[in-house]
Amino acid sequence: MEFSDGKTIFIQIRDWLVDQILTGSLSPGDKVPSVRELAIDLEVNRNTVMRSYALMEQEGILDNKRGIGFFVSDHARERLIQDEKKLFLQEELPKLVHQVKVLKMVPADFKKLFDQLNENQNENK
Amino acid sequence: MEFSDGKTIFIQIRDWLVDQILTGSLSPGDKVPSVRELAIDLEVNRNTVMRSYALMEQEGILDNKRGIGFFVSDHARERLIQDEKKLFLQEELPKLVHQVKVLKMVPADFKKLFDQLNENQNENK
DNA sequence: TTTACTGTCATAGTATATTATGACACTAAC
DNA sequence: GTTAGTGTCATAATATACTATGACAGTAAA
Repeated sequence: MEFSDGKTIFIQIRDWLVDQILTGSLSPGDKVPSVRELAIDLEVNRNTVMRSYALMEQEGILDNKRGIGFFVSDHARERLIQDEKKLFLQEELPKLVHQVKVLKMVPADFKKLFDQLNENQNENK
Repeated sequence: MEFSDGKTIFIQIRDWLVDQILTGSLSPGDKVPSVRELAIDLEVNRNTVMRSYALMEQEGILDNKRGIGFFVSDHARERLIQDEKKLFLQEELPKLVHQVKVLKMVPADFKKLFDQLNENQNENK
């Protein structure tokens, strides 16, 4: 995993794990890497990983069993889809609409997005 | 103007001015507020505003006349539309497509976006 | 009980963004 | 030339994210 600027590292780690839960790489009940193990793996400090895990525990997507480790909570996926979708529609979409307008973008610029939207719709039929 | 976390202040100031250029609140040749004036207005330090202006000068969207002030460069708008659009299509759109997929969003979620896209297309006819 | 994992906490050090402030140089207008 | 605006630079102080490291406590298995 590579880190970019613009977002703090512990948030990027959180987002990276969230993505794994949403895509199914991590399933409810799965144990996530130990704080020390992941820190070594990502070449960051233990405390930084700890901060990511503490945040995710507070968000209700990780459960903590002291002395054993952190685990993906039972309803992590549903909760994430609900919360992240709400966040997207309320925070990101308005900015996106504005950007589309001032940059004078047209449907052709969004072909990939359309294809993906149609796939999602067909899957739910 | 209010500052949010996640991005540094001097970048947020830059983005705020860029938006004013793109929407037409600021036009090529216009003088932007002096470093000291804007600092007081936004309740930040002179050096922070200076950093935003220096960045925008480097991006070629502000011209600097020592002793006089900073001015919106002649081709700021075209340059911004080109650069920001490229950045959007290469960096943001791929993330957006991925998010749309994992959050299982459908066309209805994007109604506002569609309306805006169609408006843009009609304006260019 | 010992061992080897786990999380947790505290302390100190580093890097960076931001602030606070003063001093200096350029430009225009009086 | 003086004045009042402009940008520019340097210094020191603060806040926060991150690092480095050690010590302690809970858990499970040998």
